[in-house]
Amino acid sequence: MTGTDVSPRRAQIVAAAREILETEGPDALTMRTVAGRLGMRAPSLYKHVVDKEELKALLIAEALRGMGEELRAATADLPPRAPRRRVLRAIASGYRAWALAHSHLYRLATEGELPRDRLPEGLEAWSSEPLVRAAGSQDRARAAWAFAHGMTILELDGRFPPGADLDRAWAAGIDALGGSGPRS
Amino acid sequence: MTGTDVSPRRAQIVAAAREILETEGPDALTMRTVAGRLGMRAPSLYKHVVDKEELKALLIAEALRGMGEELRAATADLPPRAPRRRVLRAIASGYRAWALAHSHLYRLATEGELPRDRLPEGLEAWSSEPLVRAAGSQDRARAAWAFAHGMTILELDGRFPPGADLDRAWAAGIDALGGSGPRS
DNA sequence: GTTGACAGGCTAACGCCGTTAGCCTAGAGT
DNA sequence: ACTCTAGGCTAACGGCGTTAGCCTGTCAAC
Repeated sequence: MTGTDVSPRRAQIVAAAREILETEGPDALTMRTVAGRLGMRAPSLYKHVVDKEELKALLIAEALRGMGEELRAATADLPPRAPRRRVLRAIASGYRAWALAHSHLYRLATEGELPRDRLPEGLEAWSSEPLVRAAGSQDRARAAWAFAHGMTILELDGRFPPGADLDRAWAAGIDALGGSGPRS
Repeated sequence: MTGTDVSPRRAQIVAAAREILETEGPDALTMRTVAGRLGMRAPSLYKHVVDKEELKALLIAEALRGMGEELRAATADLPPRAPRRRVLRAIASGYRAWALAHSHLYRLATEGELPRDRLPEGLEAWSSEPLVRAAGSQDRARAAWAFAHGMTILELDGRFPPGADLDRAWAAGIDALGGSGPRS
């Protein structure tokens, strides 16, 4: 009833959709191609999924889980009281790496409004928790998030000049945002 | 031959498209609705515009011009040697204000890849020039741009929590990024 | 003054999309 | 044995961008 995954057919559908999206891009993600990959016809999908928006919401949930895991992995082997700047650097590089490795999924999960009512409760917060903890204050967390997302999406969309050294732009932003937090 | 505007009919089409996009959103922007607003049928548009992508490129050009003007206006009445932080604050507030006032146009112009070959030469650079000049270094300019775009698009997409005080998040980012530039 | 080109409208239609209606069949439950 | 249902199917709808092909009014050239 709620958006959980239990049915195996549903899981197959999500897996097929994810593979199509990741390898062929969003234009290729149609109900017909997803069905085709499973050897069936588009209308049959509607026995398992209420509409395409739900399918996308399931993919967004996968993306949020993936990002959350990546950010945790990136900070896992840091010393417990590592300086903020170092934590932020680790998080930023995990964030960027995941996004570049799953660009279509990243775009799907970050552009447009989030279908929050179709996402597992708490997932969104869980996914961004490492960044929020590292930032030092709520305002800084939001600023850091905006910076990271901005850098990432502009890179994915090819907005920076061809030869731009993005590592340095990342470093400039992180060093600025990581400087000696105020309170909290 | 090149994407210039001279024909009056073209200008009408762009104006109609802009009005539809700004008032009814991207889903309403179809070749049929644009034509309808001018009392004609969709196929006739193709006598004036090569395809919908070109029409979108013309709207993106309008957006870039609008943003460029806004950023210049925002910094126009600043003292000539104002401190960087102050200039950045002015630019940020102009940037955000324009985006909120023209949200659909802003989204169109910033998401996905830029159709650079269909844009007037130099417009992209002209549009972002005020920010680049204010940032102090190329890396900081890119970081600041990413931050501003991130804040803006996340706000437009309703990604921040409902009651979030975004003024403070903006301030946190600007203060961090505007702090005592290194070289250049 | 006739003619011919052409700019700029039109209708019909194509192939794609998401989606609905309605049918059929295999297998499980009683 | 009978029934119910899960899960497939085809046909079709309306909307999208777009193309082909037609027609008419204007206007320059002879």
